[in-house]
Amino acid sequence: MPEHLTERQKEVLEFIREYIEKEGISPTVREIAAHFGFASPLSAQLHINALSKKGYLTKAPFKTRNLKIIGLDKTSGRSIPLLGTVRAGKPVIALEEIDSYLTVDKNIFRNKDAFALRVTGDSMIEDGIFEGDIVLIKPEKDPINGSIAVVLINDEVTIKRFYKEKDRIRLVPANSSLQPATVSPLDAYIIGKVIGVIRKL
Amino acid sequence: MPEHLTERQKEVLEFIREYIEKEGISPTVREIAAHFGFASPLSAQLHINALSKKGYLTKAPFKTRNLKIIGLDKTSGRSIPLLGTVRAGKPVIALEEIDSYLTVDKNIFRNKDAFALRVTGDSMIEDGIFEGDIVLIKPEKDPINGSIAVVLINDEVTIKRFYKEKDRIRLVPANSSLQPATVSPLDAYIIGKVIGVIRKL
DNA sequence: ATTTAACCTATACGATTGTATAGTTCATTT
DNA sequence: AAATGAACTATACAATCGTATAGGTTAAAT
Repeated sequence: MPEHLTERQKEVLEFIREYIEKEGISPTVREIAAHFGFASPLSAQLHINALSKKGYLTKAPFKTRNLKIIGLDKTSGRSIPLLGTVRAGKPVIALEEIDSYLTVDKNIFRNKDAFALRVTGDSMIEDGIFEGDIVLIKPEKDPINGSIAVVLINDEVTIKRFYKEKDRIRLVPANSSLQPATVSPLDAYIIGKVIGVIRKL
Repeated sequence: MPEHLTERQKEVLEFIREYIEKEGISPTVREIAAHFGFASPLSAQLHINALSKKGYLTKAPFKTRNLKIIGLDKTSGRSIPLLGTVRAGKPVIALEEIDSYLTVDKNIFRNKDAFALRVTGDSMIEDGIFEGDIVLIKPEKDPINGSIAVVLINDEVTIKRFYKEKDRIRLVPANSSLQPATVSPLDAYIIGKVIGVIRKL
């Protein structure tokens, strides 16, 4: 099925792949030429054309740094912000709060507006959410009863099971050594609902 | 710490982020200008300069399509195989076993040879590993004592805490309703060590 | 009232980059 | 012996693109 490549073409393809892996951007014909010691950019160009014709990469005419290697799947990842702090406010995420970004599989975590938080405390250990875990959160003002919610109380982030009662909100930890709390909706700023957990061991 | 951004700058930064996310390559000043309806590329350039000065992205002079958002590493995704079944054998992964691929953040899960498995059973619930979770596994024949290992016994995959004794292997579940087992090394094919957990809620 | 800052336009220069033309070398094929 | 194809050189052209110069508008600040 895969068309045959010459040794040189394999080398060039491999260089392009590594360059993209490392730099996050595709090399120019001259950069490729420089790497292989070619005196003419055309030398690199011809290899690119061959690789393109054989279906190993795509390019668009006259678009610079636009080589894309087939099969090198960049589309299944989604980059979501990992927040350092959380504050109440209209815009769900303030850019200043973003610590870094985290790549997740977007086939699993479909929500586009999701963001991530690092867990502190052990309030949810019985639900398998430990300190140091990263939780993925879907912004939501009105989570359904029983879901795990992220709530801001007195500028402090807590993760609890969420139950809406008549005029109160009941927050139940998944830790038998801790007590449920009942707060006024006025004191609780509901950030969202936990849709995923990522743990590194 | 993080410098303040104007509304417009946030919009531009967000557009650049989404463009990179979608195209896998950074936009040009003119593409940014076109998106916002700017008549002059300089309008976009000025925003870029401001964002760069405030530390939200980097760029190199005269290098085209070279905007890089700080913290957003397009190369941070890694595609690892998600196995449907596991069999003992020389090549750690047989292609037939691969159900699909899973993208993970390679800054968090650094192991290149890692693969993933869906958890069945509740042997590790007290370690926060539940049925339906996806565990990331680093292939390893000789995991250190106390680590969570994936072991094949009688063609069945089990996840347990691993302890090597004199001539036996002790497999301890993290579930007080289950009993530890001790097996002969001949009956146990050690697949690897659990290095991560991903759960979708 | 003047200044300042953020934001934008119009136009153009020059660097980068993809591409083309014309030719060379060398191993393999027919 | 002639032909072919892969690989490369030298040079140049043209599209793309980052950047610069010179100004305009508006709202907030001093």
